[in-house]
Amino acid sequence: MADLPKRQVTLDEVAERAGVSRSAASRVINNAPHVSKAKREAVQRAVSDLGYVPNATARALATQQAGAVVLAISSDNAQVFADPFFAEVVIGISSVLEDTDLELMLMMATSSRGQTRLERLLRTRQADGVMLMSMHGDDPLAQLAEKADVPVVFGGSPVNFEPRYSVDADNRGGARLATEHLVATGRRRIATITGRMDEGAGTARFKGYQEALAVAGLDAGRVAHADFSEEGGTRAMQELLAAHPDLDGVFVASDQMAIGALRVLRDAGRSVPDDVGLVGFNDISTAHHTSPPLTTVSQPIQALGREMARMLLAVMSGEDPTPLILPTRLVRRAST
Amino acid sequence: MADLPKRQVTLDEVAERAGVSRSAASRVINNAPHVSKAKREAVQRAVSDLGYVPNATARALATQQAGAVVLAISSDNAQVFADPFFAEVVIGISSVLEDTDLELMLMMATSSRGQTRLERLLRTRQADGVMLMSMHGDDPLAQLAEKADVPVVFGGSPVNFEPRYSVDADNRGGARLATEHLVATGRRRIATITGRMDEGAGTARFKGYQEALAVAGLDAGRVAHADFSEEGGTRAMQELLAAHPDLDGVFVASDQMAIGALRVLRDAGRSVPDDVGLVGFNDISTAHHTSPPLTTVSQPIQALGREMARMLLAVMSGEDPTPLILPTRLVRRAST
DNA sequence: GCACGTCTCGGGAGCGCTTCCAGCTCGAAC
DNA sequence: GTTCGAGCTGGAAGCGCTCCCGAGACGTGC
Repeated sequence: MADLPKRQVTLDEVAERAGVSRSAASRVINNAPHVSKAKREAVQRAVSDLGYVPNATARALATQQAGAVVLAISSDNAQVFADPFFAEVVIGISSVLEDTDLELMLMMATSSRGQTRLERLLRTRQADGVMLMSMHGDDPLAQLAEKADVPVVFGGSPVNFEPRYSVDADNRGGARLATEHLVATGRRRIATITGRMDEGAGTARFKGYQEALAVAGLDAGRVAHADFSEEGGTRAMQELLAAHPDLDGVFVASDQMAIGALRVLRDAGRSVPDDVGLVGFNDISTAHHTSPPLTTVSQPIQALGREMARMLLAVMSGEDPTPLILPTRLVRRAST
Repeated sequence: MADLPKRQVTLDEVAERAGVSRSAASRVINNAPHVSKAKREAVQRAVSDLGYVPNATARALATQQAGAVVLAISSDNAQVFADPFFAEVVIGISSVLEDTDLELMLMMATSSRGQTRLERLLRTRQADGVMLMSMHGDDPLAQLAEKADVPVVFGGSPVNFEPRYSVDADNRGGARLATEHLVATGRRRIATITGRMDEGAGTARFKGYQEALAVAGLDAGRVAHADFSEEGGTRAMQELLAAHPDLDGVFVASDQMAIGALRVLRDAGRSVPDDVGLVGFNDISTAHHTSPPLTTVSQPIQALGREMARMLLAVMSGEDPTPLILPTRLVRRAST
């Protein structure tokens, strides 16, 4: 491994050593035409002799392109990161950015300062594009980003706001799958525990539940709202049991909530899956280890990141891709 | 929320509107002295009238400071990200970076291209500092980073290589705690399943196990090596049972492995905790939900990120902090 | 042999900011 | 009233790169 020279080698030095002008050197660095073969080779030799590496900052200033994109995550809800979710998204993104010259900047916008920072970033074009995972439609970041003249793609659709570019998992379809599965295993009095209804995933999963029951001609009135968390699931299951003691199946909009619900059912002496069938959502790793292991809906998280990045690149290069919805699938385990 | 103007407002425009020179304007932007009160106020007014935001790229070029730090994660081992580990570290880092003007860049260096990218980043000073979570001592990134003239702090010490600046969890102490606990609950034939021995966490936890048994005057010869994964734990537990059927306690160097081990013990008809006490490490969320729930060692992951960032800032501002070791603690559940 | 097109080449003007420096002003001290 | 020093002030020189443009070099077709 070559030592890192203290002082930066500049393009001028390369040009001088190669006996050409700076313009010419620049052209060969950027693979631009209009350079004779001889000079091109001379420059290339100088580059490797000197160990020249272009200064990205200077280039950014001259081209008005940052050479970086940002992943902004805005949530007051730490549960978004539950399980390897966040890491997987990032891995997906990185894998496609790896083939480009773009760096990835990260912005956790939990506080209101996050908004200021993102705004600054966008206004000064420190980033050429934004991937935004924002759960609330009223999130100022969402509005802000759409307004900026920088490409923005959304991961997971916010509620009450239709972003131009987005990739999302098929929450609705997944919920339908889950509910249909409950129906198929003979349940007839099927309840649901919803997630936060101010998040796209929350409303979409609820819709899927309703649709499936409508198709089956069953009552979709056994509903308790919660917040995706385990405690929320616990509380909601208690409500449900009190209000609808006859229920024989529950579609729960997250595995965390399902874990809470499972405990409540057990404590209430209901056997899962014999008395009550239970389906979760997300397929977090814990879902394997509950007793009984949880039937759940799995979404392709790494692919989500990958497709967000791909879509962003497309938009950045002038294309106009259509929103993408990634398939979810049912993972059948012992809770149904 | 103010609209984002298409074209960037420059310092010259601010200066002109305020009726001062660009130098003066720059001084007030940077809170530098030698500006009269009148002019200072005029500039401030112009700034807010125009909605001026300094261009970070230009500033970076002029000052030779990037205004960004990078978190580089290098691992061929996706399990590093298991559970919210990664997200928590990032949250910790973000929380301290939030009070600075530094941006966070992310670099997942799984491939060898990662090395090239990091090298480029460092050579062109696109980053003013590096936080490196690298698990292998022979990781070229580690060497590379230490050699660069950019501050580097390590998260989690690599094996066979003593970084100058690092923050790590007290793996050894935690392992000692876990093993002592096994002793305290009456176990006498205590085995261990180690993690990867080419990672600092692997060797440190093994050492802690040995120390505790040495102090207790017990035999530390019941050892099986694995790789932190659930499958590895399964295999290792089988080996252990075959070689030392008399064991009555196992310290397992990760919860994932402990989950595998738990299953093997159950299948072998050994009751946990009655026949065999089991302690894991990491306190992943699943550890609550195994049966029985897993006694384990918890480490302060968010604090790890926070302290890495703090230490980096310290080094960047010329200080010379000493390596930091964060305490771990035993979380007692039903498996012991 | 000449006019014309094509390609190569280097000069130079930025990109938006910081910072050095020389020149000023102005008040205090004598 | 003079001398000094301390604080202001703006001009100008960069930071390292890109890219436009005009000047040459060279070849082609007639």
